[in-house]
Amino acid sequence: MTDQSVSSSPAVDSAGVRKARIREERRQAILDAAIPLFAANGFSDTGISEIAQAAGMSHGTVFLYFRNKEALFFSAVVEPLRDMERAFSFEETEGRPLQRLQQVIANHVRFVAHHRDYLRLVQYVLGHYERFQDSATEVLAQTERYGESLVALIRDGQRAGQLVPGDAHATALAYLGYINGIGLVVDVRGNQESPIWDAMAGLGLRLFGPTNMSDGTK
Amino acid sequence: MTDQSVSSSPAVDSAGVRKARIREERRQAILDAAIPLFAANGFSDTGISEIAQAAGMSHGTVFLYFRNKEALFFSAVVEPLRDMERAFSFEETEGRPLQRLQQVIANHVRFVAHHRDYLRLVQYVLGHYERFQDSATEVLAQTERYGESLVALIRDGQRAGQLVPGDAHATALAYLGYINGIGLVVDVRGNQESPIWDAMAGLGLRLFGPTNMSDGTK
Amino acid sequence: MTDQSVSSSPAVDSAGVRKARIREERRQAILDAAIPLFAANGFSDTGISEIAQAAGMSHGTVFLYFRNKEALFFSAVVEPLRDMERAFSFEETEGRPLQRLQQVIANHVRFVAHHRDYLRLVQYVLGHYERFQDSATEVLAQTERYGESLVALIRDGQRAGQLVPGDAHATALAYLGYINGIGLVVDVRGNQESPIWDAMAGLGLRLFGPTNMSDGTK
Amino acid sequence: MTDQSVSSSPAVDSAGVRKARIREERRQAILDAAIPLFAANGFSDTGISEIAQAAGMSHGTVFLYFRNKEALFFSAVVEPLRDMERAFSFEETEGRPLQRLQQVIANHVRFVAHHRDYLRLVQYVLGHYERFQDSATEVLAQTERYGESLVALIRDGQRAGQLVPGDAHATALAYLGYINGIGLVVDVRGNQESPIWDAMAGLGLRLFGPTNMSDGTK
DNA sequence: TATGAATGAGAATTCATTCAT
DNA sequence: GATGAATGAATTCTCATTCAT
Repeated sequence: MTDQSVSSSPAVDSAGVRKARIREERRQAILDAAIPLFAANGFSDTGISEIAQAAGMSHGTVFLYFRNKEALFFSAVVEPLRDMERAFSFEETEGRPLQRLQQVIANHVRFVAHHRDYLRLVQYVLGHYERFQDSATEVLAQTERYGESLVALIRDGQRAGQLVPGDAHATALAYLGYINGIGLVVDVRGNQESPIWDAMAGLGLRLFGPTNMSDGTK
Repeated sequence: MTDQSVSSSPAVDSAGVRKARIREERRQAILDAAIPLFAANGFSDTGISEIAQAAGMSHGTVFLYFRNKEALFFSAVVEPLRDMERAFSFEETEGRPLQRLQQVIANHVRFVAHHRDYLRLVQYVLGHYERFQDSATEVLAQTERYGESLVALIRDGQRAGQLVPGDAHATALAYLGYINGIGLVVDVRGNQESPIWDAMAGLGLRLFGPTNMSDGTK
Repeated sequence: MTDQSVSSSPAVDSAGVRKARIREERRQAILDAAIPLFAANGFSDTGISEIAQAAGMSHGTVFLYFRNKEALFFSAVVEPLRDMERAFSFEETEGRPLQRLQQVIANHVRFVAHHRDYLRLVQYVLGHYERFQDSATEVLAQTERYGESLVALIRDGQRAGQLVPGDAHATALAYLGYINGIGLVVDVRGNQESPIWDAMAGLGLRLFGPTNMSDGTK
Repeated sequence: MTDQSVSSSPAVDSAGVRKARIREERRQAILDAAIPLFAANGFSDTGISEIAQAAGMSHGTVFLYFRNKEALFFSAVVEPLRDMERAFSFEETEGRPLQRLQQVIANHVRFVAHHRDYLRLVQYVLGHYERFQDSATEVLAQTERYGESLVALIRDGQRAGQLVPGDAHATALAYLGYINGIGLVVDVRGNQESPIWDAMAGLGLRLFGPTNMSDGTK
């Protein structure tokens, strides 16, 4: 409709593109406001008005961006999964299996330390999977994919003699539990940069059974 | 009608006692009904009527046993902590530190496997500690106590050379996270007696850094 | 549960029966309050609170008697149909066909004059049959039954030579339209006992084509 | 803005005129879209956006043509009254009173058959006259005028011996009720050209008491 | 002029809590 | 003690209306 030829000059973008961008920004503002609130208070004890206020708009406006509260909650849970997946990526790690594992764990723990709200939200969903089936399904699917990659890496490590032999699936599951669990117990008021997180990363490695134990103690 | 004024004759006394016992039973029935419901649906999405129905009484009756919904929730979260503490007791374990640790873990994992509802509830409370401060405080206090015992045991093990040296507090924290986490990730439909729980117990031991690694692989 | 032996003495009825009766009365009070309001303002412009207030209760109470607003509306429209059917009954008329017809019309007009609110409500439903399908279906079914009886009576009259020959179905339809229509046009502030209603009854007879015209002019 | 003071030069005039005509067309488009919607769903259940969409414009635009929803509704009800009046005109009828009456009825019934939406809307207004006083007043005024003409014609017919003597006002009222009523009861899915309408016209004549009954049976 | 994003009043519905029976 | 009817605060969602673009 509006001419967008080769346009990359902001002036020409104007009409359509600008509008779309603003719209996307507001949408994101709502999600950003919603996540910590849902995380802290759960679904039913978080009011749409509360979210709207936190996002700096009227409650009516929220409904211009999300069909209803359920849809907003779903988006708040599911959309960050993409970023999460990227943060947990195995692709960017390098070196021998054990070293790669250490990098993966470090990334993972860093994510846990920096996104406690979101993690809380995810745990809330998993803890109430009957009630939030749609969201839980998505989360579990992602967990599944992550687990698969992890299993492969564990087997590499076991073959390379860097990890003790054993059921890789069980090990991966134990590790996933560990990662989820430390988010719950590490003092919530703890600083994101607290050395406790490094310790958690180091201890987490032990679950995989590194043959050279000194690696696991840092 | 319910006058027991003269009471001291065993017959009358037992009337009073029986009444108290019945009362206690009904109270407990409410809590037993409430725990899985609160665990599955959270505080606000669990109705008093729902609980009452599950406990086989009218919703009005619930208020004869609990001042209000908050008080009921608090009791549902806090009262089982006593049993939990008993289940996690270090007193009944015996042998050398590592063996005692293995028994502790086994007890712990067994509890997790058998009380998923209650564990979910506790995690829910911890995940929303701002909202459920009273309950969360109690839970954390108990965790603290448990942690202290654990730290002592870890130090024993380290001194005995059965565990690698290291920060016992961090280790205890990591382990607590692990225990909480596996409850979240192990397939919820999983059987209580599933061998997965044994595997989780075995892997959990690794967090403590047993010097003889074969112990950790079961 | 409670003993109701032969009981017919009000004292014994007590518990169960009394409660049921009170419940029925309150339910009816809501309907009685709802009908004129729905009639005057339509479905969406009649608030539950408005109805509740008119019925002398809190709006929350209305929902103890009706699942939701739709259900209340449905009951308000459909339940009086029974009484209406009784009022229009052909059974109690007697004499030759023309005389019976006159009685039927008189009953009918009397009902229209005395239940303008309800009639308005029914017309509202018929006028918005797409939106109120359930209610409209019931109303039409009742109209259908009434029409059948009317057709039979018309044919009797025609056979007896008291009515001119003609399509009895069309005649019945015309009459039903007439009855509905006069409720709309006769001055709404008009008294229920106004002679205008007698005139309407007399003129209505003309639709049936009485052979002795003097009958139709009263 | 729409000032055309100087206007007399055809060029300028035609520009202004065209603009005015376009404006008028859009306005009419809105009304045309609004009538069936208001008729089917009533005032409150018809959204401005719905009307705007049906008229092929944005809801914001509707407010450029009508001050608010009430004003739009009023126009939708009142403006077609002019056309209606023309359709019901007595002026164009000819012949002796009875024949003129037959033409009037035929016109009337034809209008009812062809403008069911609008008729529904008018009936909706009359049925809720307290709520739509302005509109209802206009409708009633028009009905009044129509009634007067009808009364005159009835009296002519009575004087000419073509109609039985009687209260002409009551007769007119009965007829108006009839016309309104048949719109409600004749099967709404019925075709506009259905012979049922001819039958209704024929039967309607009977209300006036034609002395030669054969006229009334068609 | 036309658009559609933003607002906020209003309405239905739920549910903890009270209280008469 | 036990019940469940009644209450009304609180919450989600809709939609007429305004206004910047």
